[in-house]
Amino acid sequence: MVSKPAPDATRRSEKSRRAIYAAALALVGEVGYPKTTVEAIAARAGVGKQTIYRWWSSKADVLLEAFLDLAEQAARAAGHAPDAIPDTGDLAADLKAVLRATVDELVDPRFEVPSRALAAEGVVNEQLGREFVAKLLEPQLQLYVARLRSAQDTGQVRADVDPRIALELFVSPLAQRWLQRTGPISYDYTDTLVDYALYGIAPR
Amino acid sequence: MVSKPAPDATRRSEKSRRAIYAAALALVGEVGYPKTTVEAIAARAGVGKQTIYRWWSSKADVLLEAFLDLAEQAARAAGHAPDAIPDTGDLAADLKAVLRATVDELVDPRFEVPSRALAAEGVVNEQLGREFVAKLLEPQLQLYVARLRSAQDTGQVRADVDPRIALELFVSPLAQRWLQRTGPISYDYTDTLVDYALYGIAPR
Amino acid sequence: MVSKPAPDATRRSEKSRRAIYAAALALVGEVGYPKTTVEAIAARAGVGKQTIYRWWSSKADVLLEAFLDLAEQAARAAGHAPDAIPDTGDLAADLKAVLRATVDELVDPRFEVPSRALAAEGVVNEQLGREFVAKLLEPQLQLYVARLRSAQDTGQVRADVDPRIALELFVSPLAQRWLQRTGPISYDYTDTLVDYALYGIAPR
Amino acid sequence: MVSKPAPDATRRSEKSRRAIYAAALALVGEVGYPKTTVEAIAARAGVGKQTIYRWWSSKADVLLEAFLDLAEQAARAAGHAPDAIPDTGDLAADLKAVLRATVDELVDPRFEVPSRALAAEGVVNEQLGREFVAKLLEPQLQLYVARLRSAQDTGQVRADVDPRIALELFVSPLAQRWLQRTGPISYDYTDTLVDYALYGIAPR
DNA sequence: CGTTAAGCGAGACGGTACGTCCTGTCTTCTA
DNA sequence: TAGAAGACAGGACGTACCGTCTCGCTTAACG
Repeated sequence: MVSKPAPDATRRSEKSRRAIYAAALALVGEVGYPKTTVEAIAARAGVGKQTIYRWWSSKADVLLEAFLDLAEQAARAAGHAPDAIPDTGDLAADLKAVLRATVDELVDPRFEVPSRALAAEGVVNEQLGREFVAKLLEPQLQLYVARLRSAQDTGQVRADVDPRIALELFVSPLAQRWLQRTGPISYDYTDTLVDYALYGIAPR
Repeated sequence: MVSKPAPDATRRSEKSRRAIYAAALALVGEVGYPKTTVEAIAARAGVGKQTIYRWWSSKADVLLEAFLDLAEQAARAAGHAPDAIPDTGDLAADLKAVLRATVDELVDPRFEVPSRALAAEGVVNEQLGREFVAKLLEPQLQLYVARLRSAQDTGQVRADVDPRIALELFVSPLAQRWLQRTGPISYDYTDTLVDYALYGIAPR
Repeated sequence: MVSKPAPDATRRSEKSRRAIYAAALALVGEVGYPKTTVEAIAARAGVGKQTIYRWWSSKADVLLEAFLDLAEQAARAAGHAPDAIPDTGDLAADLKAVLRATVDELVDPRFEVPSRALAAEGVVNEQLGREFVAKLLEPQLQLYVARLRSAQDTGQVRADVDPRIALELFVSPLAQRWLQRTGPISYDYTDTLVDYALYGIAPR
Repeated sequence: MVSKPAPDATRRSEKSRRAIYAAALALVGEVGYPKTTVEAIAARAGVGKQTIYRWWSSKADVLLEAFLDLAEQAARAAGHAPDAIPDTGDLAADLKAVLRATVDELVDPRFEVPSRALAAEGVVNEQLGREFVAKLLEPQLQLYVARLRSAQDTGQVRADVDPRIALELFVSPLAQRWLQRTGPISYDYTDTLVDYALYGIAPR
């Protein structure tokens, strides 16, 4: 089987790449993911369609990279230490603070529309879903893992607890409410999640 | 504003409706949601396209109703008491049992493809998403609320706990792992979730 | 082979028939023949579609009968002696007078649109074309045959001339200019046709 | 007013154009004009529908150009001197010969179906009708004008006769009999027309 | 320093599906 | 039991995009 020769990445047009990212994010924000078409991205970016198909395999792929790029830029802008979880020694307070910041971000429309679009596509498109998780979600979750490990060292979390599972007690409920709109999102809500997760719902 | 005259529902063809449901579910199972087209549903159901557009507004809408119908039939077949949560007095055991059953269901391809498709569409399409939650998800969640209330009566759960939030501690993590493939799903995993949720991750 | 039982014409609704004729003529006049649909005729006439399909075989058929009815009414209104050709003894004058009247009629939009539509359909649809000719065109032409026969009796036309062919010398050019727009139509033009036809174009 | 940008004609696919002409003519011949659909032409030509709509505005338009192309090819095949009218000095004989050839052509089904279809469409669709006349009919008629002018020079036709009108005396009757089926077509018939037209129907 | 081979903007192409419209049949309810 | 109403299977319409494919044009890197 003959595969088409891979394009020469060294000659790739940086200008086009940036224009495509910008056009893709703008269009998804304006008309939504399903109505965003490759043709429209190309037209808006002032780019031939082939230039898109040469470097990406699909609309979802373009958007994923555009979003990764956006996240990276935002991180860089925030001073190179992106979303590290504070470690004041008070686990409950630290988690509540981070979750409140996450609530704010989830509501920011600059991020909401494209990330919702990517999440939706990832639900149905396994390959993209896995990439989305690996490149965006999991790195974030690992920050919680690190913070929980630190808490285990100070005795605030039991040593036999699996941090990768434990973090889902407060992260997943928030994620589901946002993704599936199963309920409202607020500081109170995330604070409550942290309390329940730390101390359980059974009588102490 | 002029709206097209609503069709007369009393004259609707029951046979066509059933054929459309069957065709839609079959196609989504076979080729996936994005490649399922209204045209193909109509052809497979032996129905004119207009008959679909007369009663539904979109492919997603057809599939939602088809899936609701499927769930209802399944419930009826299961003897009119669909997915009630057992109440043996042992909350932890009851929850673990139900979650293990849920794990089995989530892996059953008969349900997996269409519900994944609907969930994905619901993420991006608010109107459909809300209907999906209201008609399918929330009723299920209310069963947990009821079981947790009963546990509060017997003192197995603290009285000041909000059951609607509490249930998310073990339901949402499972949901997210399934939807977004953020991790593997197993009986061990759900058992662990229940333990963590009941007793917290902090030292007791 | 079983044919569907012919409907009972005695119970036919006169009111519906008239309403259908009126609606068909009005629509053809307003939106043209190709955009006139059976559905629109039925809606405009306040009639079920089946009532049209019960009594006519096609849109063309409806329009043909509607037009015949219109012509008949017009004739009746004109005093029962519709379009007889005058016989003053002066053949040239008589023909010129009739052709001038025909010119006026061809330009009257009340007749123009539907008759143009019927003529067009007749070109392509042999069955309808023959009916159109037999019921509308040929009766008119026979009036010319009669007048030319009378002229043969008075010696104004040679006895060896075939009147059915002779009339085409002045009728067909006018018909073609109107139908196919191969040239302008005027009194001068028809007068000239009569002169050429009577005396030929060769030197006398 | 915004108009869609005109397509770039220099990049047009010659192969597709030819295939579309062939498919259109074949289909019209096989199933008749009304049952010929753009979809079927595209399928038969192995072409996307858009390729048809990009270059033509309607089915009628396609067929008109296909027919013009056919006529042109036929003319070229016939040795570049297509349908010139002979000039032997004997006007009557020349006209009879040409009309006999026309009779043969009108009966040839290769030409009959498409030209009948075009003529019909032209009756009802003014824009197309005018183009049909200008590009196909009138050029043919001008050949008669030329021949009649030559006859005026030799004194076989009176100098005061308008040749453009005179030719209709024998051409239009034939056209009408063919188009509207108002009568049979034969060599005898066309011979008679020429005689009547030249010498008139009045006694000499 | 001209050649050459890639990437590029542009957009025509063969296709697929869209959502609308109409056909001619069939069914239900009304007068 | 004819007729008004309109749902139905079917199928064409004209549009929008898909992903592929040429076109010239620009722009490096190489010979």
